[in-house]
Amino acid sequence: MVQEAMVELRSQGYKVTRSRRLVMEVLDKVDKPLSPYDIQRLLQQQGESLNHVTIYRTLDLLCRLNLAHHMLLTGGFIRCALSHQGGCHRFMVCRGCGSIREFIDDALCHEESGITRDLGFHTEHHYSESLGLCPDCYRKRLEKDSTYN
Amino acid sequence: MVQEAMVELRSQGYKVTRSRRLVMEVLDKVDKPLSPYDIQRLLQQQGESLNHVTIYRTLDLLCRLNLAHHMLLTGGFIRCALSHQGGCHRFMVCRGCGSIREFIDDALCHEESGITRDLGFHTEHHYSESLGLCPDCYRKRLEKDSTYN
DNA sequence: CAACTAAATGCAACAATGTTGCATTTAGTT
DNA sequence: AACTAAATGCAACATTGTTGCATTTAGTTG
Repeated sequence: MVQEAMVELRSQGYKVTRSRRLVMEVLDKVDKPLSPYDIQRLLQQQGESLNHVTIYRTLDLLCRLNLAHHMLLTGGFIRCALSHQGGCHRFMVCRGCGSIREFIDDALCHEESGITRDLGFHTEHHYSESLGLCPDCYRKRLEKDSTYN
Repeated sequence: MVQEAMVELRSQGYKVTRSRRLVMEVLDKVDKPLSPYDIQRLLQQQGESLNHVTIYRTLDLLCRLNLAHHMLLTGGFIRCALSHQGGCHRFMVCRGCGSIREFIDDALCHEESGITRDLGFHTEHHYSESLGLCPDCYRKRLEKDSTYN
């Protein structure tokens, strides 16, 4: 994933630098939304040091190139996992472990566009976050319930 | 709207204060998401002064009572226009004028839950923002196009 | 209506997050 | 190896958000 991102960077005329590789590696390793300062702290823990300004500018660039996303419910950044049609972003956010999973559903986009169109609104993009429990956290929750209830 | 909100405050055991009325009046007047500091600046322009800490605490309370919402695409707060089933929030955000309109659609929630369930995820709430053009801005856009193209 | 009290507010001080301009360094090229 | 535009680091600053505590106030009671 990181390597592909670096190739994309170069093909768009941007330089492949230590900072960009490091930020992308962190996003790739952690499947939860990370703030710029989160990323700085994680890098420091592994002995790497990056100026926060650089991290901000790197994340801006990665988002412009659709290599990262800016999540809204949490405010953090994640790596982009899917390519998008028409800029429609849908995410599942686990309230147990904070992990994110991205999905695409054309039929759903179509239906939502239809509803807003009926209200006189001309929709261009959808952004949706579903909050709930991922399979792991749901299973843990069930086990816990069966133990203590 | 403001009066109803004040009644709700009192019925929940909270005091009706100048700060809470002022914040609610601003949210009611402006149909765009406002940050706490936006609200402070608007109030200052009309000769009213509120400490930013008070505004933060007031917005927290209004959101807890579902009298206001915290928007994600813009990060600002708006007044709550609809009562909600199961905490599902859907908004249309106009990229022309920034105005917000809230809507509810049970069928859509049901469909989105089904899709995430098929992916192993147990959805509890949906949060969705549709970005596009409101009727006014769409009409203006058409007029502009017909004039200059 | 005056006194009372818990709740709400303001203030100060601070912490965290973002932003900008400019000097220095570096990736990719010649 | 030298060159250059791009990228980074640094410093300084601006904005946003948080906490503890003293003061004020809304709503209640006598």
